[in-house]
Amino acid sequence: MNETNNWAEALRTRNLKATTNRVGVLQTIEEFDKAIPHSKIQDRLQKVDRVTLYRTLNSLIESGMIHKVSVENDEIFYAICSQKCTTEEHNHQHVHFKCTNCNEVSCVQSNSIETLNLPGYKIESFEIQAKGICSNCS
Amino acid sequence: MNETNNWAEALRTRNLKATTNRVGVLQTIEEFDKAIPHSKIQDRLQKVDRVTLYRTLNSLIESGMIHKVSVENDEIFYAICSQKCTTEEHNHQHVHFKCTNCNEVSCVQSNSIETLNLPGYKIESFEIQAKGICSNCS
DNA sequence: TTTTTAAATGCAACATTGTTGCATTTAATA
DNA sequence: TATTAAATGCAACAATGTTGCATTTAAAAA
Repeated sequence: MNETNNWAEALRTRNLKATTNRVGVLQTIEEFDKAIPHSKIQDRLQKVDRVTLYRTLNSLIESGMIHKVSVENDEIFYAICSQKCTTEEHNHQHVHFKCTNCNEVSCVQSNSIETLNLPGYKIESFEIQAKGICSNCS
Repeated sequence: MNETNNWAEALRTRNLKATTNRVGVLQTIEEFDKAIPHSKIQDRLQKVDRVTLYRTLNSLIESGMIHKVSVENDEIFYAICSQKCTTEEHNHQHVHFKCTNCNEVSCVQSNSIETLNLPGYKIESFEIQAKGICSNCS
């Protein structure tokens, strides 16, 4: 989230040029309050070249400004990073939830996520993907 | 797991014809004790048509004999269902773990998985994907 | 403000992954 | 052994993602 909506500033902070495309992509993702599918970003930014969109999304992920959300084998979704993610590490403490009714995908904060423990395994990161009925639909 | 390795019988039980291709796919997945990437199944069964492999994998998933394992945006992996999965429902109580050292993906049983709870959301199923160092590599 | 320059972009071409239709083959049943 | 519905293989297509390269643009220097 970026209260002042000054994505240009946020981009420069991370040593990325504040181009029209990048700001447009960030605004598009932000406006959609759920996680937004790749195709929907492209639909809303038809002037942006397909290849450029791929490269833009990758650089924003790399810089820790957005993250991918994949649930099942669906299309890939994207969401703004609400935590302090960096180039070095994305660190999300939320569940990626897909509603089987409205098909929307969202990042849901959970205070019940504690660390995962698998004897013999050294866990660096983990992610929870859930399916069910979202609060809007139930 | 199928002790007698009689996959033909298991297929007929589920009203699937016990074809050479299907038995071959099941054996290939079983032999690889980790989850096996799609491309590796194809490599080992070069005589099987590409399209047939896709359709075979789908029917085996549909029948509850195997399940997909996807971690991050990698290639899709497959594993034999060790639980009593059915056409109606796959029901796995394990973590999908990807080792960042050897890149192998495995299904790891965990007794620490309890139900996930998100206030306002009705959770039908959830899956945990973890990354780190596996027991072999550490 | 203008010039410089490295990063970002757009385009064409390619690569990979997954799907559909249809004629042929095969496993299971009669 | 004959029958038949399911499974297969092939060709063609569709969707998704990548690479190389010439052009444009944002940011910094002059």
